[in-house]
Amino acid sequence: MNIHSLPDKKLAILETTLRLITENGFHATPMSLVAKEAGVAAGTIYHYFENKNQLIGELYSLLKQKMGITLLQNKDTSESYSVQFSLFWKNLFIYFTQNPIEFRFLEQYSTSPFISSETRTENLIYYKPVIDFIESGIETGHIRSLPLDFLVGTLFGQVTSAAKLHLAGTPEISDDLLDAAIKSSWDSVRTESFSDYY
Amino acid sequence: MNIHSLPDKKLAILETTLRLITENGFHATPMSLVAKEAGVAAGTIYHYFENKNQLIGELYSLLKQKMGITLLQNKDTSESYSVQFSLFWKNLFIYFTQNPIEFRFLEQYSTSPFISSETRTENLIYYKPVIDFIESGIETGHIRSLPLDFLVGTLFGQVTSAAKLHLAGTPEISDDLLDAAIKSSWDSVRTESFSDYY
Amino acid sequence: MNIHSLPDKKLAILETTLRLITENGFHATPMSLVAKEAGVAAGTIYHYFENKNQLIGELYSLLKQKMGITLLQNKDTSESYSVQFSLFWKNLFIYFTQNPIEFRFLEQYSTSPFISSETRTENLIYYKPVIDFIESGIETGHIRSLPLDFLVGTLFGQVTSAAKLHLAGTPEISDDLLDAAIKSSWDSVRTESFSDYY
Amino acid sequence: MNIHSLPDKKLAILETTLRLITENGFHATPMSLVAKEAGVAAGTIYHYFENKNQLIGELYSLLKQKMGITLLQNKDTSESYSVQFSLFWKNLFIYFTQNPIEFRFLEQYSTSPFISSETRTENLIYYKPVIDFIESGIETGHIRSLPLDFLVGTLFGQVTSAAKLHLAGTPEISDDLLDAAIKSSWDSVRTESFSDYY
DNA sequence: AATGAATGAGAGTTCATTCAT
DNA sequence: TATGAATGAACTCTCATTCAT
Repeated sequence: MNIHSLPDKKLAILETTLRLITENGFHATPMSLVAKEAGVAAGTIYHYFENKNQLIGELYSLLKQKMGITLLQNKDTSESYSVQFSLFWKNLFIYFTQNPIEFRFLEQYSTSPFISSETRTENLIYYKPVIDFIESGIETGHIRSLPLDFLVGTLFGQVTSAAKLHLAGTPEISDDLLDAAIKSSWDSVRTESFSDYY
Repeated sequence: MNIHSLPDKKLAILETTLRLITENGFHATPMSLVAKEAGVAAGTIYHYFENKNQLIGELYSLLKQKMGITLLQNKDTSESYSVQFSLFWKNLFIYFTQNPIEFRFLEQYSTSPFISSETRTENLIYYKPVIDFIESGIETGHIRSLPLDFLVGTLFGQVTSAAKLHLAGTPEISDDLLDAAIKSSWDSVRTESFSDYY
Repeated sequence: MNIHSLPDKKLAILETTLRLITENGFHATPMSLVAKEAGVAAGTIYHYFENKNQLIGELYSLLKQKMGITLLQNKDTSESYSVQFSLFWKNLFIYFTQNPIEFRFLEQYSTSPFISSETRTENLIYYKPVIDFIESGIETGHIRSLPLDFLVGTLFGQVTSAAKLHLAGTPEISDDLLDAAIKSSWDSVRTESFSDYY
Repeated sequence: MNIHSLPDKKLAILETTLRLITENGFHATPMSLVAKEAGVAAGTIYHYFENKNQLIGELYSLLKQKMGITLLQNKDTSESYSVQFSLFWKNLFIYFTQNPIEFRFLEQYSTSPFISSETRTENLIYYKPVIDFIESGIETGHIRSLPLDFLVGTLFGQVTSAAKLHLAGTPEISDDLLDAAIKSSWDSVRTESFSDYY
């Protein structure tokens, strides 16, 4: 059930839904329009998806999965903690900025009642390595002892803000600015002991 | 056009809409239900609002305005920069945690296509004093020289994360934890020179 | 109940209704719009008229009455039959072309189910003199012995066609053309005996 | 796009609309009633027609087309001018009297703002042969040199008046009376030279 | 006489979904 | 697997009318 093993039509439906829903919103995106723009019959959508909610849910899962995979790219546990932190940060930034539509979709639907809490929970597995990384950081004294959800929310908000800036930008964010943003983020979670570490 | 000068029925409609939409989402909240639960006739809604979108838009504006006012409560420019920073942070936290339904509504609709960019822009005025505060902080060397949007987004994300934790909580956030969260936030935006300042 | 003894507001309502209904049609002319454009409150309309249908009906009657009066202007029974015929014809033509909005209204509503057959019948009295004139013409041998309704319909259609031409016109109808139209009309109803009479 | 190539349901919708609208008028004929009496679901109407106005417009076009075809039945250019004139006249009379509902519909909607001027213009092609016939009549000296629109309007009014008489009638119009009506019509448009021609 | 906020039945229309092909 | 005509419940919104003031 990953994105590469999908039948063509199913993929076309998912991609069209992503685009239309991000542009117009959920309820301004009728299934008939999805069908038309995806080049399939209305009924075909119902071969692949139970109903509209499940279509959105599956799209959400797929993107979360893709985001999780991108997040872990080039992971190298032999690197120092802060270098690994920086890599994860950049990976997320890259996913957001290189997939702006997916980014906007996830922004919109992460807090929406369309996504059931089950769906939300199921997709947490893709982020386990990063969660573990933060937890181990607390144990090893790199990261402040704050609730995980707060740390994750904080970091996510920072990457999101930087990504928005980049996407809004003319000009886009420079490498220096990106480094400053990562440092800002790191400073908000690192312990005193690691002030000069980065 | 502020919340205290509204006719009773208009206020009832707005409050009911806020509650229902946050619970069920925009398109699972028919106007007929809003009317029923607000205790007015369906047509009455259209006496006060052009259509459903404009109703949501006005609700959004009203809440943004209210949030802006809460944000500035007890503002005291004679205090040190970091104390003022802390006050704004807490004010926002208080608004979020004491108005959980409004908080959830704003979370959902701040990134949604239901809110036009005009509406979004119009409501920025309520935040001008805080924006000015951050800008002056950059000038006086308290705050890092990073793009305003990034700083604002970062801070907003942190307060939001803390508020969510508090609202999800059993137990709610302790005063110590709140202080730690504010410190985390401050550390991400303050300059090196003010490391010991807080 | 003639047009000169009406209270100002009632007259304003009637005139506004005439204009709006002719421009937009019956069901694209809400009472609220009539009220607004007439400069009165919605409720005021219901002081003067029982309901929308009765308002249209009264408007129709008033115009039919006005048309009937114009039709008989300068009536002179001492003139020859054909000269009298010509006068009636021109009077109707003048009413249509000098009151184009009323003309269009009457055209639209003369065949519409909005006007009850009672209303239609009631207003026939204003045309009695002309009907009598035609009937007497049949008796005296000026007019062919054809059913009255046919004769009236025929003549009405001819004046209507001429009026439309005039109103559509650049250029408007010349006096010569008008005379030719009247002659055409006369030729369709006069008897053989009066071929050279006109 | 002619009446014989329509899907069954579309035809049922058109026929039902014709009947209901002629009986009750446009705005006393809800789409739900059309659906019910046509034996289709409400949504099905919108599969075939964009909206109510377009449904009326298409109905109007179809009937104008049908009327145009009936008008030209048995056309025989080898006949004398006045015989051809008489044929057209009778054809129109037959269409009106044999299709009384269509006749009433066309009467009501020909002058109504529901029908756009584009729709009106588009359907003129079906009458071109008759228009040409009248124009050639002017050239050959059979018909008076009067504006085409006036001639057409005049003739149309006469056939309409005769048809109404027939439909109202008990008794219906006799053949003699019909001939007299046609003669009346002919006398209003023919030149002096053809007085004895008919 | 005049107002206009309020009503609520009912209008036109949409759209997720089905099912015979 | 794929189609798309057909469904009909449910939606947003309108508007003739009322009535307390």
